[in-house]
Amino acid sequence: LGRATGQASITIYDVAEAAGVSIKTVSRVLNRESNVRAETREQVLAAVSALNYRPNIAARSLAGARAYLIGLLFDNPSAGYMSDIQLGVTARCRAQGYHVVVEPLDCASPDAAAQVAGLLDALKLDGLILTPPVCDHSGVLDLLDARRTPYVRISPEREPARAPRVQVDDRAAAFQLTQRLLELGHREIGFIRGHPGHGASHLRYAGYVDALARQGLQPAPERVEQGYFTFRSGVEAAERLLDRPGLTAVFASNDDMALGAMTVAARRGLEVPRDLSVAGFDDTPAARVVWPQLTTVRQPAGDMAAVAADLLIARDLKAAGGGFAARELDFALIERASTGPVAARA
Amino acid sequence: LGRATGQASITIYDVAEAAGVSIKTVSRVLNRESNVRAETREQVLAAVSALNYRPNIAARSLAGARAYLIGLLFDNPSAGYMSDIQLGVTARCRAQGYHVVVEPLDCASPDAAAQVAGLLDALKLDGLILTPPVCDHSGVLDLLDARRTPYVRISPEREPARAPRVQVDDRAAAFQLTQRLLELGHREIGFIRGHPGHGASHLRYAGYVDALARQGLQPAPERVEQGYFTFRSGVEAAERLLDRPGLTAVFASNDDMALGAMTVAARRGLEVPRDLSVAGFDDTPAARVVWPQLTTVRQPAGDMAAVAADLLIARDLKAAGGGFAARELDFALIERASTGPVAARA
DNA sequence: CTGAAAGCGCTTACAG
DNA sequence: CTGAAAGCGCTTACAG
Repeated sequence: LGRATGQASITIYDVAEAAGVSIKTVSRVLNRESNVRAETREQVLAAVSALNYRPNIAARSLAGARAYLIGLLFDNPSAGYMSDIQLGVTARCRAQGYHVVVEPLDCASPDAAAQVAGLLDALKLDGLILTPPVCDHSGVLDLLDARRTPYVRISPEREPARAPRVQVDDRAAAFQLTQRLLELGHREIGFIRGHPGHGASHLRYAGYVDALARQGLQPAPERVEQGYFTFRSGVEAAERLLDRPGLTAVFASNDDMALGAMTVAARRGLEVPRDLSVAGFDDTPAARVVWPQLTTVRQPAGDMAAVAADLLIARDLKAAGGGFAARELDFALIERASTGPVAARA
Repeated sequence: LGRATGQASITIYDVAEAAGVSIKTVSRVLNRESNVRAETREQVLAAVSALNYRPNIAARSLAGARAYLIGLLFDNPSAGYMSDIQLGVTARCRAQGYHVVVEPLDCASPDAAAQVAGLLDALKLDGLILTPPVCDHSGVLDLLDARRTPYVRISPEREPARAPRVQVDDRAAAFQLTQRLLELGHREIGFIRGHPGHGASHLRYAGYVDALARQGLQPAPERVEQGYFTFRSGVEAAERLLDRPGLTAVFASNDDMALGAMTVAARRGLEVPRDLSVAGFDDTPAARVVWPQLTTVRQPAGDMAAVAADLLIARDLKAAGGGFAARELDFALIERASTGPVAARA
């Protein structure tokens, strides 16, 4: 019951009375409007902190243009990824007096967009943050555009220029990781693709191809298998890759699939990285849990989420030169024990 | 901007006009109050669905006793566990027209309670759900009690009778898992304790002791090591356990530590489960990611969270016989490949 | 630079 | 069984 029970909660009227001004002046100070005498401002601020006043969000939402509430939409989260995202969003929101409403969504459901509509009808939000794969759900995007609801997409794959976004250069990251494997002497590098039409699957594959090309190599069809970002699909793709001789490394488009590949290697009596190097993408917590620990790419998920929140709060959704705001953050290659030189093979 | 922009949002006045009644009557129908003629109710409901009306939560929160908002407090979540919890809470809330505000908390921070106070001041909530270890943070509990804010604790360890709670019988679960190891012929079963004074550490240890006692055994000091629920602490505890000869099984108080134990076994050339059986607790996603897959105990985290939401929404916080509401859900023993008969050893 | 009035969209308490 | 009035705690226009 929050402020309803217990001590009567203090309102803007209490602050106004304590400061000897009208509620409008208190409101001005709180919202950092101009045209308040410095002295008046001080009095109000003193009263605010003396009374430990905190504006009621519901009242603000009802009366004004801001709701102090940000929605976070996600589906089928890699738990570790979503945890990072949430921490990033909430930390930034807290600093700005905002709060976060989470809404899991089933992208496969025919009424995913209707669910979002229900959310928007019930709750005024200052904006939404969409994580993969929700950020590529055209029904949801259409709805948000139609309602002119501000939103920021994190790591969108399709139509990136359609709306504000925060991302990492997936292609460059996959390029660098592949290049590192090449430096280690690997030439027969298997690749497990991510879910087609979701996530950064195509970009990561393109980065792999780029790196091979730079070495004068072409991706051999028998070295590339389709996966779906799940552990199981990684197992299955790795089985197919390892059925063919000569493979010395596997680069999976995410960690879960890389862990699947490590499992297959173990089953077949292959020691990682002596007999097979394995690399992933995402740096999920599980990457450090397996043995040997997984070489991977870290996306700054929390930072990306914080930047998305910033854009929404600042209403900074347009780019300077036209189009939508776009922010690109740095990734990091995390080289652990699951990769090694090909020369070390028996 | 939600309803602020785009088409002017429809309000209770629109519905009242369409149904030919007053807004008070619409409100009655929406809130399932009594004293509405069946025919009138039908008219209102027809207007509601024709207009696709959804009551504004901010207005309801401001005017009434309910906020249609539930807060979820957590700290240092095992990502997989928190993901299950969130899915459980949000699914139930959505069905009831509620929404979920998430607030990560740093329990170690001196102003954890102040952060919660800030949340309560800004946002009217119908109640809070506290997950471990927040559910055992006395400063936060004191604050909530002082403000008479409804809350439900999930798997509390300390002072369980202090407030409403939802839990699993940790002691019985640890008992059953230990008993299963005994059935497999193990007699030298190492135990890695959980973080002292947090989680269900003591209950799980008690279950282990119970099962040994029933077999006429006592826990040997050299078979019990302290851990802290982290992967690393599991590694360290397992190193100490395996330095002593004769061990045939390790039961870790959670999965992360069990994975640490498996890592140590791998390093030492011990094959699981042939040379060493390993069991965990929680059934985190990582339990299925390792090879061999981990035997563990599944807590129905999502169900527990859903039940907690139910209690809050129904305001069903008192037990029939006095005291607070308490719900105990069933756990499940998940026997996978990381445990096996001791007889199979070389 | 400051304030009085109106209103956001509901529910509450009170009449009838 | 139904409704008119007041009010929740703010912000928005508008005056001065």
